[in-house]
Amino acid sequence: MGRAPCCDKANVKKGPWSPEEDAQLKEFIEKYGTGGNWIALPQKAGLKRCGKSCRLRWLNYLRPNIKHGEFTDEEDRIICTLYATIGSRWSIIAAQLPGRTDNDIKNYWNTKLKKKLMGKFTPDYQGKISSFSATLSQSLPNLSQLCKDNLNSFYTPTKSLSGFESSSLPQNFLYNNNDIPSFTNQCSYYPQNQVGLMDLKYYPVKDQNMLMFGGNEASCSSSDGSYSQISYSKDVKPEEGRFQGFLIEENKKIMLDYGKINSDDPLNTFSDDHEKANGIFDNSQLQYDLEEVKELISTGDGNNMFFLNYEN
DNA sequence: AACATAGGCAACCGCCGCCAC
DNA sequence: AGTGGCGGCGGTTGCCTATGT
Repeated sequence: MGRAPCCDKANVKKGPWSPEEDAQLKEFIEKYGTGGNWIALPQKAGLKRCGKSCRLRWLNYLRPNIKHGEFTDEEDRIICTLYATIGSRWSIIAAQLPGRTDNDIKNYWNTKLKKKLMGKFTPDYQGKISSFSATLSQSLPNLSQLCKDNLNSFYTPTKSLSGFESSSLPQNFLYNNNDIPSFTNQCSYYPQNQVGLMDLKYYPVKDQNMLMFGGNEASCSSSDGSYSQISYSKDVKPEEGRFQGFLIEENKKIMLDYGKINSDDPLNTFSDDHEKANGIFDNSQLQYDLEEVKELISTGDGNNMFFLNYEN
């Protein structure tokens, strides 16, 4: 037997709210509050609406200090950064933007902001990025399963990798270590705007509150022969506006670095000069790192390609 | 002017987690 | 400890308006 509906569907009004209904709901809540029970509220307020509908109407439209209208550049930046960090957790994103509702932000993202960002790429890059994201997204089920199966066998650093301090991994951690589960995936990359293939080998690293994936054996065009793979830290603050990433070097040390892009190699996550990252976003009003944008335009299923929170 | 298509947004649906019983 | 109800959330739908043909 299925669960009982929250209200009598046959006797509740659906569709847009009339000004009269708005006034009725507003007056009731201002007078008596919600009483912590939305299901019972409509009857008390004399409304022929479902409790959930009342709740939504109040939260998204009627409650005080709701901000409607254009989003500012600063709000854009916050939304993009948070989306890239935590995905489509609209309520959390909304909590960072006073007066904005999760529904508003979700609509804004889906209808405008995503396109605004996409417009910053040439069609050629858009295609490449889409296919890059798609390839990586295919890895997700494997990565997720890998994590579930091997939660206890990840390498755990003695100190947090979140932050900007360098942290050394044991010699041979990344190579010839059969105890560490790994997952290899071949995916496209675009050195110097050419399409190529590389094998990415992912090693989950257990940090305080998340798993981060470092990699090696990535074909790399940097002159110092370093290997590179982006990983993300939950500690990146929105105002920093960019991600941290792993730079895994030949000497098997791991250090945290910014994931930056190179002007002539927009999909190579690390340039020879790690301090310069103007790239194709140069002079644009919105400054986003490529890795952020890859997240932003990824499938939109809420999964971040290399980000897996295991707190629960 | 009429119709088709796209865009924007409010609202609904259904799932999930929490909590009271 | 198990169960059911509710609130919260993200995804999706569908209506209205704007724009294009």
